[in-house]
Amino acid sequence: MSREPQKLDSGFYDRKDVVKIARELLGKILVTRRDGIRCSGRIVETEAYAGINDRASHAFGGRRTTRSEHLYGPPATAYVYICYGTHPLFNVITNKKDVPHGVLIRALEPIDGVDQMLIRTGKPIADFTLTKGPGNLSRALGISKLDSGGSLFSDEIFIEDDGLRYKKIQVGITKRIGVESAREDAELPYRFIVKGNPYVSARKS
DNA sequence: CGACCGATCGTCT
DNA sequence: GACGATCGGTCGA
Repeated sequence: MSREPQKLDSGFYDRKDVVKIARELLGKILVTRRDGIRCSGRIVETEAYAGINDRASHAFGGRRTTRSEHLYGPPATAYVYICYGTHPLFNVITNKKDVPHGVLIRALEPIDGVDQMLIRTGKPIADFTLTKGPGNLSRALGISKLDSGGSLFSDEIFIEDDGLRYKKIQVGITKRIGVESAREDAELPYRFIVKGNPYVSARKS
């Protein structure tokens, strides 16, 4: 089932179906290495943002601004933007340069570096809120807006595959969180979760 | 330059 | 389940 972790290569990111990639990112391991300390967690919740035709995307209608510039970057770029003034949200860019496809990482199950995550978040103990929700996981792993535009082939932030695969029955598919203003696109089944995982954000589907 | 809003979170009920 | 904090980004004037 499990093997030595390998960094995902360009063949994973440069595909056209961002919804499929969002599904396949479940079970992969997001890693940051900062100050010689490795922090990592298994991805258990994702959302796809499908480019200029997706009303929930920052790139809807071809909009391209200072904030969303890195959404248009080459595959395996990190796109990090600030939400509600304080929360960095981490996205994986896919497809090809100038095609603004991204996958928002919404929750992790911690693996390495929990002590460092506690320091970064200021939490006294490692409860499920440590890496539940996109803002929380960014803080725990030390991801900030400064990371936006960086490559996921770097040694600072990257994604690994250790061979773990979730079965179809373990995966839940729902509409996305917090995108009510996207009208009909708010109903798209673009959110993927590991059923029953305590780190998945508990929200109404 | 000012007004508005948000891919959230924590707290309170 | 509801609500307010909080501030960067965006857009209009």
